[in-house]
Amino acid sequence: MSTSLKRMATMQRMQVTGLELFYTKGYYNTSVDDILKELSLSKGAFYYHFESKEDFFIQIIENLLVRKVYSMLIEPMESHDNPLEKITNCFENALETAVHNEMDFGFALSNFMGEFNGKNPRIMKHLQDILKIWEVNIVTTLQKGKFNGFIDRHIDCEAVAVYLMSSYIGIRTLMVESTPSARKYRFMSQLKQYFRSIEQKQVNA
Amino acid sequence: MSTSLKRMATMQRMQVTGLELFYTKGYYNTSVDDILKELSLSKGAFYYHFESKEDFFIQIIENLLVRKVYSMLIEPMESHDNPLEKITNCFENALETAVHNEMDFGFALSNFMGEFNGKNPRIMKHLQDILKIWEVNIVTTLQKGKFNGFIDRHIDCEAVAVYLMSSYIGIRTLMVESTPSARKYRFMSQLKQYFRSIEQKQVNA
DNA sequence: CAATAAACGAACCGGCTAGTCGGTTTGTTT
DNA sequence: AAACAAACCGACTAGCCGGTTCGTTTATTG
Repeated sequence: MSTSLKRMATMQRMQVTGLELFYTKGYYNTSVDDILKELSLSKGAFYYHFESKEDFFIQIIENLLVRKVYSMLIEPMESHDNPLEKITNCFENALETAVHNEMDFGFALSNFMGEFNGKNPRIMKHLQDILKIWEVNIVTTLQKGKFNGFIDRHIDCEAVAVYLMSSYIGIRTLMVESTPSARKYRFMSQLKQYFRSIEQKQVNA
Repeated sequence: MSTSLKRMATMQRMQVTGLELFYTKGYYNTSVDDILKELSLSKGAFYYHFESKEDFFIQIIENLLVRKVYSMLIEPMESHDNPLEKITNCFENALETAVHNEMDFGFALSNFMGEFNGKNPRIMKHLQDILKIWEVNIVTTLQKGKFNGFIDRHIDCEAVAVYLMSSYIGIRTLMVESTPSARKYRFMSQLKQYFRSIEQKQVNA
């Protein structure tokens, strides 16, 4: 294996299990040693590849978190069809992974924001950037949907985006350790109820 | 001053500033010494009144958090009038305190749940109990509203409650450190939009 | 083979933490 | 004023953590 490829592979391994542990136990409650123990690697190896724990985490954000948010929360809602249906399916799928206790990157995002808020402005900046990307993409999707006649023309797309992100982040918090499946079902039913109220009213035949 | 009164006063002071610091800096990131420094008290005083940091926090939950959630998020929505209006006003007021960076106990609740999730089941239990109380009260309020003809009879009140709690917890997370006032405004506009879709349709005159 | 990259692992520092405990102050009671 | 207990003090313990350094070893490459 090429030397730089091996370097990349090791860094990738560290980042993946790093994100996993940070996600489940929190950043401050996870020591560098915890991550290294999981991988049977040494501290020397860690500081050979990364400058510090903070830099390590920022690289995780840039390399893993951003891309996962894109692939799970942004790309699935891009299409020329009805954006409300796309968003519904996107949330449905994302919440289903949450029911199975798998990692959900939208939730990871809001979790980390809670942890770093007021403590580490540098990391907060990175997290807020991702959130902004998510928001902008939802707004764009909704505006296109309005243009294509799926959403009522009086609707404020920025407001809908904020409302959607809020409800998603909130339901994920509520789905932690308490009848997640039932709550997911109830949430989705009201999301659809809300969507019916902002969709383009059919012209009577 | 009676001796037990003095005891109560000191414990109360510790709990109030304890909650303040735990809320702003997080539980694990706030040391007992931090709280004591704020009050110019010593470690001895703390462990004279409380068994441990954990017990201290649980007493804070029971004595302060529960009551504040009641007075800010539950009692304001109880009435014989339109519950949707009451809930709107209640959220409006609660979010306004958030804009001014004052303490918001509903948000504190979800913050603490994020922090203790997977780390301290005992404390999690207490927090989830409060959340359940909130949920039950919203459901009751909505059902009464349905009975009194303010809410459409086909609406699932449990689902609405979950959706409301989700959106509230989520918007509070989003209002941290990024144009909170604009987001509050957008959120409220869509909350009202959603409420219009579940209210009792007027019978045509 | 020589050079370089990657990883090891032990040692150390400075700092922070929850909790302990013997002693001291304060206030009330008798 | 003596006695006593509640309230409080603060030095101390024992342990963990993140970060850093460094001499050594193993693997890869040219």
